[in-house]
Amino acid sequence: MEKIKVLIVDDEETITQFLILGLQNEGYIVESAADGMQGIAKAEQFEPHLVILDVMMPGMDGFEVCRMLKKKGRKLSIIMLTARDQVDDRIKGLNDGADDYLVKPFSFEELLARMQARLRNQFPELGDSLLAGPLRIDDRRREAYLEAEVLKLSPTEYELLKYLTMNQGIVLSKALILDKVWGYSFNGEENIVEVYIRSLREKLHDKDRQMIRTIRGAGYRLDVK
Amino acid sequence: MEKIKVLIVDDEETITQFLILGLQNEGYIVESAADGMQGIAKAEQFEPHLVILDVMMPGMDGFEVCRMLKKKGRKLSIIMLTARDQVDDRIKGLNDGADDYLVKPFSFEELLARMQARLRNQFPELGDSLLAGPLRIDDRRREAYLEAEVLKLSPTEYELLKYLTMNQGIVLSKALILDKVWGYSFNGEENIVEVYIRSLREKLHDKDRQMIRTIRGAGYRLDVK
DNA sequence: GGGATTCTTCAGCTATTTTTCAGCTAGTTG
DNA sequence: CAACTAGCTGAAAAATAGCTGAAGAATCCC
Repeated sequence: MEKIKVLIVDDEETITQFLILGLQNEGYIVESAADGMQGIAKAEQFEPHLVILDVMMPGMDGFEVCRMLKKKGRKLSIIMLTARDQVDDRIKGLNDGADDYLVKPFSFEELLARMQARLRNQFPELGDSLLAGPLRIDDRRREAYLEAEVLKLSPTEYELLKYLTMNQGIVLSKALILDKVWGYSFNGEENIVEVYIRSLREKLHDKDRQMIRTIRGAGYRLDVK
Repeated sequence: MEKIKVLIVDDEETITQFLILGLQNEGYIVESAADGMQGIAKAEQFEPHLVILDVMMPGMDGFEVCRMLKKKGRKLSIIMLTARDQVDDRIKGLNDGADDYLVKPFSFEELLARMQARLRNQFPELGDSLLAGPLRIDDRRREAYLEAEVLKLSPTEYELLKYLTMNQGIVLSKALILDKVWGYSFNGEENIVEVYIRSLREKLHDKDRQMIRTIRGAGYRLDVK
């Protein structure tokens, strides 16, 4: 699956930072800009699928940025962020081309849900099934296939394989995998990654480790022809 | 069954919110707009099957919106909402292309009934009976069939089966099921979903759980050949 | 009001999954 | 080639998700 690119345009460092971390953790490619001008420039070059746009910014405000982005004509979803006391009709009306808005403070889950709704609308081809050579992951069914075979995976095995698949060709350290798949709150040893990699290899009939490669001292890499 | 898309155009936040929740809960895909202009823009992009349209709105009023929507020529049902003292002849005559109207305040059940009537007219292929392999749900009669057998289901069992059927092939978490079938105000344990799944399995003669599958750590999925 | 049905809770059980661990293997380095 | 280290492995122990039967509560219908 092609990764989804998200651009954040907000002058508040705290929020931006929070969003970057959260969204990257969800597997999005994230870039940010601190004001409208910058945002437009970034968008030009980065070509995001979705823009998260603060209404209240110094210089060009969110509405203006929104109009300009939409004018470019590229397929693009925009979600506006606004403080409770700034919800004016322009937002409610979504007149300037925004697709949705969220009132601060919002929960991260709320944002994710809205984003997914938007993306499903605009880019139905994304998000559904993940491909990597003979491997396919259908996240809606929560099933993984090797060629035609349905893999029987435990929850953690599934998440791990999904993470590897999303990052095929890239070396992932055990520490990183632990973070992404087990979550930051896990405080066991890295050995558990080795244990799970083994069971994945078994289920992928990857005895000679051609598919999930061990990069000694660095981590693991999913290689598919 | 293809899901039915409903667009709500109303400037009253309370009503909109109420309708969104209620209709989503019924399995419709819902979007909303707060005024006429926005409504037309949303309709363009969202392509709803049915529009619920308030007559009294700032700016463009319901009649105008109605005419414009109908002019687009796409197959589309429109239900107008109006206050008791605004019921004028234009509405009664449904001259501008609206298909039905409701006087506020109205009961949610009333609205659902009208919607279903409209949808049956315009999209006979939708709305009537839900099919999933050997399963069929006739929502009008509120009956479920397995092949030729009529299933004797309790109200909750029926709703649960309907929700699973509408989302066949997709993993649904217990939390989500709880939300959609029991409603967000329910605050019991997720165990109740397990209990109901069991009784559905029993009534579907699904002892080996091929039909309603448990996806450990994720939820349940209705699989039919 | 009372009988029938339905809803909800609960605790024990089971099967699966997760985690740990100790010993082992195989690269790497000097 | 010896010493060292990273990663592998099999198995045991711990934890947990989901299943189940039953019982009490709530609701419906006559």
